[in-house]
Amino acid sequence: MSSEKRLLLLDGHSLAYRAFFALPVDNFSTSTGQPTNAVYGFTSMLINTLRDEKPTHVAVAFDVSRQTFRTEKFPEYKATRSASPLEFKGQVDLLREVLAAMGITALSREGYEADDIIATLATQAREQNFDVYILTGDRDTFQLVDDHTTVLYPRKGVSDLARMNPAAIEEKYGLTPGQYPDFAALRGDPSDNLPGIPGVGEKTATKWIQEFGSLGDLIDRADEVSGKVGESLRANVAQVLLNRDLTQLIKDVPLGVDIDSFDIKPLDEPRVRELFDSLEFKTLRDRLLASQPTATREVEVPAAPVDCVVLVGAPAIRDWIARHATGLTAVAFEGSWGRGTGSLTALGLSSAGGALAAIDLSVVDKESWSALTDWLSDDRALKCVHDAKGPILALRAKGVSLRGLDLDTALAAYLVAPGQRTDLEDVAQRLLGRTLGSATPSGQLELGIGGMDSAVVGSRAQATAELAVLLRTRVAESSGTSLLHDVELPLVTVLAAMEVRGIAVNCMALESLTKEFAEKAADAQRDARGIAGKDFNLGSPKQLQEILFVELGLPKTKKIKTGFTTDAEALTGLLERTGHPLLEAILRWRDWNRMTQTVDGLLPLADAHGRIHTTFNQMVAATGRLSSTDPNLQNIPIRTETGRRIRDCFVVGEGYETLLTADYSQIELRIMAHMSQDAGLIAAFDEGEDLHTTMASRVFGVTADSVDAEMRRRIKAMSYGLAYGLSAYGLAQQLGSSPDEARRLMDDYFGRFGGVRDFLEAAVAEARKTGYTQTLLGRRRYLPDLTSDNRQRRDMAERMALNAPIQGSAADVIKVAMLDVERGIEARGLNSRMLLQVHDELVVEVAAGELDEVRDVVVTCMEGAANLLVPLSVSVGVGTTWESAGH
DNA sequence: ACCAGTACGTA
DNA sequence: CGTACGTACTGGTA
Repeated sequence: MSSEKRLLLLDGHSLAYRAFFALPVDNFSTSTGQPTNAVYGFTSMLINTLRDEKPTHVAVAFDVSRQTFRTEKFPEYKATRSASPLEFKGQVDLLREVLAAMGITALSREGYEADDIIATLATQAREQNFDVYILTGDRDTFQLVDDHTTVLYPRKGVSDLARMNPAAIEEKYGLTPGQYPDFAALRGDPSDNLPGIPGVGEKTATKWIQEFGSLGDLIDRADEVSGKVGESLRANVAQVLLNRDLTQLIKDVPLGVDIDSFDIKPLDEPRVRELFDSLEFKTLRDRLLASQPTATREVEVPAAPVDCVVLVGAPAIRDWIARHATGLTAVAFEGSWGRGTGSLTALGLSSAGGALAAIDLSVVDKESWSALTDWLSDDRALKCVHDAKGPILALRAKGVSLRGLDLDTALAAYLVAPGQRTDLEDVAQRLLGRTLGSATPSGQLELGIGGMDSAVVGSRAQATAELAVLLRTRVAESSGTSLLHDVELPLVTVLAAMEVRGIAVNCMALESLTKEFAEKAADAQRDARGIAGKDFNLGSPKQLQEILFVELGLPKTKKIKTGFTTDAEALTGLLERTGHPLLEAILRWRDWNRMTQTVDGLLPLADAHGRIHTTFNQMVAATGRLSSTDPNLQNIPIRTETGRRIRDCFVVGEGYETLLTADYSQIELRIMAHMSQDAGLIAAFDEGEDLHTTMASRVFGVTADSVDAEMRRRIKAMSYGLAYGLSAYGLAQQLGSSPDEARRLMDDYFGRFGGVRDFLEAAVAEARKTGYTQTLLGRRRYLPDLTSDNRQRRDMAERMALNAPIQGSAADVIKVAMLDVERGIEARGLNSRMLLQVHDELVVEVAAGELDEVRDVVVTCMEGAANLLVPLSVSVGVGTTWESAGH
């Protein structure tokens, strides 16, 4: 029968140190480069133990310094331990922060080790009838074990704990816990730099203690031990006694604490969230919050923000708006959206003056709806919304336009900290230190069930209003006001419109492709299984490795975490070398299977009109690019013939004449020319002939006529590689040449275009100084890793630093172009419309008779989107399918 | 149900 | 040992 009072004691240093070596630091570091493996491992063990042992009280002991009474008695004590790595030391403070946030006492005393503190507390706790659990990586504590004291000792890694009770010690060492220090003294301890007895190991030490009962008796009767080991024992009695002295734990360290004060307290949830989020411990955070009661759970969702009124009926709505919605009003929309449409269930309003209101839209009458939408579509009534695109889609589905959108706090948060999450919960937590209630508690999404929670809706609107004030300042401080208001904010509406439009697909053609591709994939699968002589899963790299490298004994490919890679590049190389037919079948299966997947992913997403509506994400890419999801229409195949057949299924829609694609030629190189001001590169663009040929002729010192295809290819690879921060090795890989040769090419290249190298180096240097990179329009990307101690992380950050201004500026340019194209089409009253953006390309659906004018608008807007030292060049294609409109 | 790892499509 | 994304799948753990 276990006691009601259960005390858990942990040894902070020994556990953290163990975790530090058990968990690879590469996998456990924050995006800012702070190593967290030791904190993570310790915290994980702590949380698991809290869950498994359910202690009522808990405390953690730490060492203070190396200097203890033990080093006074024996200066060599632990002297061979190398200084703990820098990456570890910094984590101890983080660990203390974690404990503080969890309300757990951390103890340390000058002159004593954590073990002594634990021994003292364990002794006191036993006197007070606690059951004691000691979690430590130090075996000296085994001496404390008794019927009510258990040591939890990590066997390996951080998840497997051995429960050391008297029986377990007996089983493992054949000794009682009380005998353990005697045994340890005889054995010595290399990690503590305590020498043992030459010729005596664990076996002999155990035998002696068992035979003589204790170390004292053994030494008294040392004469009885015969042979070489007996001599050895007698010669080392002094050292053994010293060992014994040092191993003995002190049980009366003056602590002056009351064990009752170690009782487990409810978690301070906001504090835990903030700290764990900053450490990027998402799963650990959730595991902790799920397993431990929190103090703030109750107030997390305010019962009702004091004065949040629920508006029912048109008069109430009109009245509130007239009274309160006079300045910037924050609107929190609740509902769901995606694929170019959406629906609303409720909304919250927070006026500049602080008044709160909520409206339930699941039961709204016509009059109320128009009272509300009159205001929503009034462009003089200024609104602030957190992530407005979804609500815009939902309103659009009801024929309402959202106007007067003055600020989107999600966009603002993105510009201030790209790469961080931007959902309202996260931003409010980060910037306001506030935990919001979930907007959609599980089970509340079922159709027809209203159940608006005015408290939730009101507090979300309130948080948005507060964020608006704060983020305006933050954006201004980072010089992002113009980027936000002139580019990103108006782009929201444009993207929403593009999502609503969607792009038409030829469903019949897609259907026949999926059939054909699936058959080809099945053929390849049959071939592969036939050659392998068994049924295996071709999609499993694990099984494939087994067959290729073990069963068939093919040459090993490049090493990866799980063995050897089976990627297409490696398998192609293997096929060339060995000619093994299985490789051919696998590669063929991969190709057809992938194409099948692509088509199968598209088909179910076509709406009743055969149009597919993607979702453009404006706030995920750290460089400022857009991304596309559900489906991703920015990675539709184009490179292979089969891929182009898929592209051919994207067609002009009914009522329109043709598709038009317009893409920037070499936009990233042009931006490099502009930003670097390299005279040679600028001149090469002004030449107007084929760029890569011109550049090759400069680098190789020959006339353009004498540039052969290989020379052009090398220069092209070099140019594009530059923007990614490529190395001589990488370039060699790409070109299939030697690193020496690649190095020479780079030297020749920079000999001609030295300004480019200077610019790239300056970009990194500047970012190291300021902490961020900047694009043409002042978009920032923060790269704290530039000053990391870890070379791999630092190199990575450097490549990001030179790529971000280039990729990001290109994103700036096309975003401006999109705004201009949309406005240009609108201003001319044209019916044509922009459908897609693919980073450097726009796809437009052209209405009958508008082709020439639309082409002109698109080219003019794209070329005029930025005024660079080199012209922006746009090439246009026209056709009834995306494929035929391409070039 | 979730996560890491692998593979692969685009710019 | 070259940047930025999203998706599908496997196979392990919860």
